Amino acid sequence: MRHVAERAGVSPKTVSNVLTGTAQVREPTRLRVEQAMRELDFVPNFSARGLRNGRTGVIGLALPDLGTAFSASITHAVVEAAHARGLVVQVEETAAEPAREHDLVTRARTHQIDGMILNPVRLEDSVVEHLDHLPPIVLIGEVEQHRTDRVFIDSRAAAREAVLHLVSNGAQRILALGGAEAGAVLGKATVGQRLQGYRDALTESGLSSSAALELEVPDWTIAGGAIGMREFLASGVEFDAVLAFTDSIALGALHELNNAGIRVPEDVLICGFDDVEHARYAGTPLTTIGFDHERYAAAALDLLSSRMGDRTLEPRAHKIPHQLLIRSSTLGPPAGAGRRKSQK
Amino acid sequence: MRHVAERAGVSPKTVSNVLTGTAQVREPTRLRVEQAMRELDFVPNFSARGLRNGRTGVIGLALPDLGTAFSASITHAVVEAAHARGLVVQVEETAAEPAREHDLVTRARTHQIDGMILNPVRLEDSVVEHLDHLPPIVLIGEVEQHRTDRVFIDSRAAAREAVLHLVSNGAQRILALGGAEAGAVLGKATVGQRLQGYRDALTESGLSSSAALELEVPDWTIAGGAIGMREFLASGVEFDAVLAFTDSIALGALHELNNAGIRVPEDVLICGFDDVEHARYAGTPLTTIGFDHERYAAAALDLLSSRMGDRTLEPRAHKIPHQLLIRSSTLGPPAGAGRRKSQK
DNA sequence: CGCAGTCTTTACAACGATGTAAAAGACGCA
DNA sequence: TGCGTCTTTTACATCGTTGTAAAGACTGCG
Repeated sequence: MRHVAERAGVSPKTVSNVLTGTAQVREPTRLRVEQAMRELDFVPNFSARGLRNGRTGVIGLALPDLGTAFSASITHAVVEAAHARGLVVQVEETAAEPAREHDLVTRARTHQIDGMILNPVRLEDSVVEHLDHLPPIVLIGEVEQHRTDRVFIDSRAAAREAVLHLVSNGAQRILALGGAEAGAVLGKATVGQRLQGYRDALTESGLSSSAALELEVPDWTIAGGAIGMREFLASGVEFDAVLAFTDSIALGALHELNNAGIRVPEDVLICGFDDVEHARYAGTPLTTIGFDHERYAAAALDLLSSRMGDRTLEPRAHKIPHQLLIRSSTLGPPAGAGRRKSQK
Repeated sequence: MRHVAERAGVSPKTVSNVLTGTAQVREPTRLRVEQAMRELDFVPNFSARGLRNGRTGVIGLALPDLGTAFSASITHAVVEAAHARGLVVQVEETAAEPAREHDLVTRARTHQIDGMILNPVRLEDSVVEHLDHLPPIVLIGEVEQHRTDRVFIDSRAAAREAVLHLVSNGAQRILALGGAEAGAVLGKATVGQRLQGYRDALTESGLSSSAALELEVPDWTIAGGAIGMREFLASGVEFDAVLAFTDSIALGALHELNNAGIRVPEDVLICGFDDVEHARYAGTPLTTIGFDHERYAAAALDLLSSRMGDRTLEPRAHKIPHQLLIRSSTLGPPAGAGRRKSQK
């Protein structure tokens, strides 16, 4: 910057002023400086700027697994929204090892992140507890807590709607595929919310819930969904519909059902969550809970930016509307599969 | 850091030494310092460190479209590999607007990126020309040039193998779906390579190539593939196989074929590229060109790290082996579709 | 006990930018 | 022209680290 200043015959501070618009700079001076910057192909050093004024222009985006379709969609949306606001995005992955949670907290501070968008799966507590030492955080996803800003869809209501839809199309024994919270209190995380909504709807429909119809999967990927479904089929439990907790899980399940010769939707209905691009184009297009990913990302960034401006704001919660997108995979009534069928 | 130093009764430089291991520090001193760091919950400021020694520990990853399945897989792999090397990843997206290319070059410098992994689609020239002013770059993908390090698969050979496979399973009129390079010289980018390999195989098999069987798609997404396929079907041109240039395109095409009542593989064979998770789990599991994404990412990071260590190295090229993964979608021989069928 | 040689620790300056406060310049009006 | 006022530009210090070089502490040996 010194060089630019010399070339333009001004002080470094004036160059800085031109750059940041902090102070008035007279037209001719400004032109000289801009000319000099162009000639020297000058770009400011953000490390130095960050050091001086504590802002780096970088935000973090932490997701459990960057490889999933949902992550890709969200990453895309966040990066776009961030660019629109002059910010740059650093990505982190949290699910691989539990130790990452703590890493994350540390890294967030060392790497001079101005703020962070976090999709916690098991992360809730450890983060919230360090909140004072962390940059501003916006949680995305259905974490029930009131100490940070958050953006979410009403997963419980959505799961309920989905299940009511399955029931109204003739399903009676619906598998919840994606997580059973063995004995734990429901309600805090995504899994809990969706499971709650699932149970709400069963109760409401006069159907009984059963632990045998709530199944965990190894991870929220297509492969994970397939494995979960395979295990469930091996158990022989009777069922006629599946509520998968993400589209990826649903697609894995769909594949496994096909493999087993069980037809969707003739034998079994299936419904997913998130409306990733793939869901619409699946072999059997997938009924799913959809919401506007761009809007989701934009809301997260708005909350984050405003909090970066003023850390004393009260925590806010922004609910994004969702809707049930009905496609071929739930055109019931289903004939059913599992023990009953084989016993017939 | 000063506070830590005071608390431990040493100079700031000693704290720094403990942190970086630059100089020997005696055991008792080191323990006192570490104790103090713990008590004060100290983390070093990377902006300052970056300012001082020009290294930020951040690398950039620039992909055309972060929303695709392939991007997700690569992002995942790169982030994992980067963490293993103590680096953090900043993501950029280049395809949205052409202007992004230039932005990217600028941002790479302002945001103090130590290095960059770049998957260029149209980006080749503008980047290479600024090479001296940029941080180290590793190109991923099949860009033919010899001024930067690169990691790639032999797309031309792979496309050739795929087409030979299609031919050996009975295909005669194979659609290349993903890009036609209208009049331009082939060979530089991914599209060119794959198209070349496609033509190589046709020639080798004694089949004629035809512009009517080389079709561009709006973008390399599932929706893009679907649109491309729909247009092609509307043209009525006879065909019995599809070589899609990515799995996403293939999945879109597959969907559109199903919609049109054309069966895969009974009527038309289809083969993709990249082996994303989804390909294996598609309605009709997709034959595709697969390669090890982890290895791909690791190779890119190895090249990048070594060049960050020594910018004078000769440009290197690292080829990752690929293999044709044969699944249901190419179990020929196909009956064919298009004009011939409808004219019958 | 003293000294060379080695190992630890320190003081200082610098990386590049910007906030603060003061200096210099421009302008209007008497 | 001269004075006060407002605008533009400048000097200086500082953000948190670390390289350099020099000072200080320790070791072993004669």
